[in-house]
Amino acid sequence: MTTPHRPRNPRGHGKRLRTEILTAATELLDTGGDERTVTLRAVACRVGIAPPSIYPHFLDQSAIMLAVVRQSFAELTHRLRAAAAAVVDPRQRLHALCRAYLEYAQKYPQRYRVMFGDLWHPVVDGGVTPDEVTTMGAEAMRLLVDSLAACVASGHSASRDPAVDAIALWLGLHGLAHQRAVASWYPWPADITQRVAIPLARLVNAR
Amino acid sequence: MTTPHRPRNPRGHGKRLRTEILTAATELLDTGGDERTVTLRAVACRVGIAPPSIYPHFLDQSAIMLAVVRQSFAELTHRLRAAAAAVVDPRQRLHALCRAYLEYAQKYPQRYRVMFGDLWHPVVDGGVTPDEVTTMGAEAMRLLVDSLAACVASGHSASRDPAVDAIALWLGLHGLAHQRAVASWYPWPADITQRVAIPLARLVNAR
DNA sequence: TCCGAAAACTTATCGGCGTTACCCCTTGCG
DNA sequence: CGCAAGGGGTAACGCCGATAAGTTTTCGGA
Repeated sequence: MTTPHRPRNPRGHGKRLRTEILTAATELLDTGGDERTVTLRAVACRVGIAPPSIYPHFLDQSAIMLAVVRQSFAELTHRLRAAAAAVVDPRQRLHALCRAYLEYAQKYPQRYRVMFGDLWHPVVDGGVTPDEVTTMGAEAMRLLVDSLAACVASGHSASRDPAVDAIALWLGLHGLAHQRAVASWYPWPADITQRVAIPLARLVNAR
Repeated sequence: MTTPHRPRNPRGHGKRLRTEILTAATELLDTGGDERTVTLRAVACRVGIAPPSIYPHFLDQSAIMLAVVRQSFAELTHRLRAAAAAVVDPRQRLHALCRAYLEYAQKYPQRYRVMFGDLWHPVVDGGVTPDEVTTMGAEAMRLLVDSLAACVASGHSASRDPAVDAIALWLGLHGLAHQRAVASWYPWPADITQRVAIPLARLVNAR
């Protein structure tokens, strides 16, 4: 480009550009309604560099998306942890977890879609291994299992196998979150969250 | 191309090529693990025509995918109808519906992902309108609502609002179907289907 | 029988994309 | 002041979707 160049980073801070690329990609993903808008050239343009200057920091374009996914998982986990820590009552804590999960998906629908979209599939290439994906969501799942187990212990849940029922509960939350991210225009019932979460968590004395 | 050309279609049967394009795109989607492999050129090559020869039949590449989605919805609905018609007992019928739904998603994971992936989003362009998407899944949802209502009538379900609970049930099925399509390697519990469907359908006397 | 218009399809081309190979300029240490 | 190495740019390749402009085949009507 003939446009004025951005100031070059000093010697030891080359990795500063990496985070700039990452945030630029995240912003592009959030604003553009499609992950196809997160093009390598668009990211480079937004950062203010030439397209090939990305390669010293990311192996290829999918590596950028993978980094976005990793970062998004970290933030989601952080939010879930914060939501769980703010409440002591087991039942309220489980509700808070579900609410935080769905709020994240609703606030960043594109990110959520990509988090649970592909990338999982390139099983063989230099992509991401199943183990790594499992690790990313492991702590979030643990929060859910623990919270459900606490509900069982306090008599709020009739679950006989919290570890498995937590997966079922998460699948319900995921179905709702994903579908709301994809079709936010659909007239979702107002109480759809409770309709999904309460039965799956096997909560008793629903209110 | 210099390769021998396929025989040209006779005068009135130009639309025969349309279905060939459609099946080629579907096959590419099923075999290639990524909808990005369903490239306009790859479809044309598989059919045996030049890339621009697709345009008389489809407005653009997304129109092909949309046609694949439409066809897939039709087939899914057909299977659900057949599954429901094969059973009379309300509870068994609901189970058959859920099973057929999940089997379809497991048999054609790529198609399922695309069906409930994007395309929904291009709200404004010549893409697909929310109304049309809703219409595609309308009959399938009706089957589910009717089946759940029948379970309520026969005392098998404790649902108080089958129309809403059917949505919740579908969300759970979708979460499971989608996640299994994306991460088939995950060690899903053997009885995960029941763990999701039975509570959401509010079935009593579970077995 | 033949002819010309329309249908069916091709070739050529454009701009954008991911990716690679290679070049330049600055930085900061000795 | 010299000069390696890091930080980033330029040029180019092949593939993609899409358009424009031909080229071949078909077939009803004279």
